[in-house]
Amino acid sequence: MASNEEFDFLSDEENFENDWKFDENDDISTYINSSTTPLSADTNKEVVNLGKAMTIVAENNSNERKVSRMDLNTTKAGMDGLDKDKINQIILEASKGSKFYENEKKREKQVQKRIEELQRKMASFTNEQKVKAKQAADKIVQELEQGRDLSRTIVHVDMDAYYAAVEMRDDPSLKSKPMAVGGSAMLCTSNYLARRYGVRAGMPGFIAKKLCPNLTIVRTNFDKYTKISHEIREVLAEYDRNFLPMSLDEAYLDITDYLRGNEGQNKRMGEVKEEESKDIEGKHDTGKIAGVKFESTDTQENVCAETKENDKTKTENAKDAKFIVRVKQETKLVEVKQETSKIEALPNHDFEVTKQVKVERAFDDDVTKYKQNEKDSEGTHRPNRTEAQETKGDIELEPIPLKAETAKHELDENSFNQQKGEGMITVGQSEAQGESDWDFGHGSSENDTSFLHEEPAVAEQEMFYNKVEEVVKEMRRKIEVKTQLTASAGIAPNMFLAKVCSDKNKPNGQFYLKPERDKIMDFVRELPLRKAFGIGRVSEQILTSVLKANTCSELYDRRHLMQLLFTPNACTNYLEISLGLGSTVVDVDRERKSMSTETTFKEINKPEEHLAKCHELCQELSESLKAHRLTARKIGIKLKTINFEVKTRVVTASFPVQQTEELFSHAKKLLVNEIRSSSPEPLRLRLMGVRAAELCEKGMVNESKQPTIISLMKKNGSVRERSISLNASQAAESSKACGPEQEVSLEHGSMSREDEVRHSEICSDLTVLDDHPSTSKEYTNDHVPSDQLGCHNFHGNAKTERSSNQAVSREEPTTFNCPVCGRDLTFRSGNALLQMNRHVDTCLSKQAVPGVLKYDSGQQTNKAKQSSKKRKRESSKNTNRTVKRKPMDRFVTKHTK
DNA sequence: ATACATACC
DNA sequence: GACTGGTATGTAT
Repeated sequence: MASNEEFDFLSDEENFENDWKFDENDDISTYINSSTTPLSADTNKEVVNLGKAMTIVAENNSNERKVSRMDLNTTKAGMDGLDKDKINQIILEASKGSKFYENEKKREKQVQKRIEELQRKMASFTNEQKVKAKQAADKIVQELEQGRDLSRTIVHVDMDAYYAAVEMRDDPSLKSKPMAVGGSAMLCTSNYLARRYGVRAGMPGFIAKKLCPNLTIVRTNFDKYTKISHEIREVLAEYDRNFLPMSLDEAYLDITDYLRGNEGQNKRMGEVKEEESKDIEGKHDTGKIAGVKFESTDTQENVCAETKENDKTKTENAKDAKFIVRVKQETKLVEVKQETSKIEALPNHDFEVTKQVKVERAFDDDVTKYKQNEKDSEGTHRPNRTEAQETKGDIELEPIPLKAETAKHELDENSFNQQKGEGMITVGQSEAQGESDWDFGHGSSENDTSFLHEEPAVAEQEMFYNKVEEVVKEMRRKIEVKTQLTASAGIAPNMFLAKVCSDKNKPNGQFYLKPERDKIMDFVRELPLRKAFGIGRVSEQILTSVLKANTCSELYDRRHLMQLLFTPNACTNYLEISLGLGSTVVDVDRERKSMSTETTFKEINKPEEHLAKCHELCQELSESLKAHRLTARKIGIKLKTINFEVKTRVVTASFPVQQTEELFSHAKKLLVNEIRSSSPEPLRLRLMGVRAAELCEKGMVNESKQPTIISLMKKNGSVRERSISLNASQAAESSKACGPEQEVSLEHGSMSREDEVRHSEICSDLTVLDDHPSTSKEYTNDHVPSDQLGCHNFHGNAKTERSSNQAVSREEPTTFNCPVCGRDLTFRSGNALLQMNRHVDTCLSKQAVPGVLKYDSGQQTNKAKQSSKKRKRESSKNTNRTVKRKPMDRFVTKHTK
């Protein structure tokens, strides 16, 4: 069991890691290699005893083998002794020749191409360019360094093998078996026994079975995980009521305030809840607007919830000139202190206050907290602060103080200039030198120790550190007592580091990276880049193969090259990573930007089935939109062919939509367009998705946006004309299509007069588009040869051979097979194509999908019924549809910026 | 602005 | 014999 422990410690939890193949946590004692030599092309012999796999190795040595995106990631310590290659071979065997694998190869080639381009580009740099680039990079580094904030204590809590742990807790017999949780298509997580076979989260079941034939697969029970997750969150909330859940088993907390005096906070919880629920408007004392944080220690959770509820308010108010405070340069935490009716830009600060903010309530705590901050960083951390700025009455914007490090910076440049003099600036150069200038600030006490407290404070600081550890231990213990499940935690001054730390002593452990720059730099020095948030397998590959950088320090050493190769955004991000910088703002109230549904299915290649599926998805999406009271101005579809090629298409609607039929009307056209484009081949899909973006709150649409739309439409002669040109049956048709959902769509019961007007305008508009696809720019297939538009329109069913436009426009009768109604139709006039398209479009709009099934065989109908039943089952099983999405509501990719 | 790619859980 | 789903964001065109 010793080996068990040894490897368990590495285990990453149920991330839905797409790249499980490369994960360093393939801690498979079963496949431990007696030799620690990493298997490479010339060590293939080691695989001989795997029999079948060996064949593949041999075979793949020629060219198959070079799918490096399928290679294992060997960057992490503790990997010695694992034969990841054996696992890889089995996986390779299982997927070899599959469409998935072929697609992976294709993508690999694309990445390879990108890499080659970058390499070429890099070879062309002159020394002069590099010198300049380095200066630019150093300037950014200086700015970043100045913004370094070590004042927060961020905790990342991560449950150990969460789903698997839950299942084992509830069925102890599973503890002794290799087990995974998930479906046959995809596993969510696995227990430690299974991991020893290489069975991991994100792995399809059939491959897992090959790796571990005895594997028990337990079906997911999200209800249970969700319920337990709530219990866990109750504990977390005691430490930070504004904590940020990332998923059911993972969350970030900012326990800074808790550490400063938890009694106060707990006491406040009750009071605030009552008060706050009454009036939302007046209590925006906390929130983050345009990069400025209005912070008040005591109402975080509630205000956060409100802000969420009021996302719209924020946006809207921006329009009304209510709160706009722009922080120049980059996002920094700015504290707004105390009640006031205005914000002023203070001289010599990086702020531009363009609008005024009104905060109606005063919180003494703000002041208290502020003073605490002040004390913490006295003389160093906030050097710009003056007494005058503390004056009550006006909100003060306090930038995170800049740490003066110019001298250091120049030193750095000098060392570079020396290199330049030798004309030796190349990739790998600094490696050759053996001396990295990465931790340029390291050891320079003038910078670093000044951050910390003076001598007398040392003991106090130790106490503080102990307290931090104890608090987090207590938190984990509470979780365990409550749920019988263990959690691991990482504690650090920012989210990036906290996340890495939580992995360090997993399972059931914690790691505290103390808020000292030296310690951070040491910690980060050998950190594999892949660990950094935002660096996935592709970026890693680029960084290793182009920049020859595997760790943060190596990345830092190549900063001049980065500067020349990558976009400013990417560079800044990479620099932050290499300096161990990350977001210090556990930011909960982010607006949702999109909402989508997608499903994978057995091949669908018939247009009517495509449309039926699309309609289903629109319905689902519509429900979600309604549940969140959102409407969308952008509607998109996502298609994945049976070859795993993904296509996305979007349209911008003329007005925000929410109803199934509205969504469908847009999605349908996008879809039909793709069906046409793929002709004469049928569109063979394995996945379809519908997405809504540019969301706005429903209420707003009716009140503010709607009149605009109507007036716009009224002004627009062509729209008007076409609307009018609808014949009676079409009009009836369209209002029928839109009709069924009217009531649901309106929050306050029956339609208002305005709504009715709008509604019929909508329907008309949509129908017009339906009926005249060639007059609507969005849906016209200008780029497609017109023979495709016509006969190819629907998988080459035209019975008359033609090869050009001219042929089509002749008087020859042309016969089409309509893919929707299935009838053969013959057109004689010159515009047979147009007629056919019209027919199909009309056919489609008539069907509005419930009707689609009428045209299908009984078999098809049953299938559709089954699938709808299945969906219902699933949604009743997962009563947590909204709950399931909730963590995602708060999903934050924030990484400073 | 749209499409595609990458990333995260 | 056949590799998820939801969301965000960056990059290229």
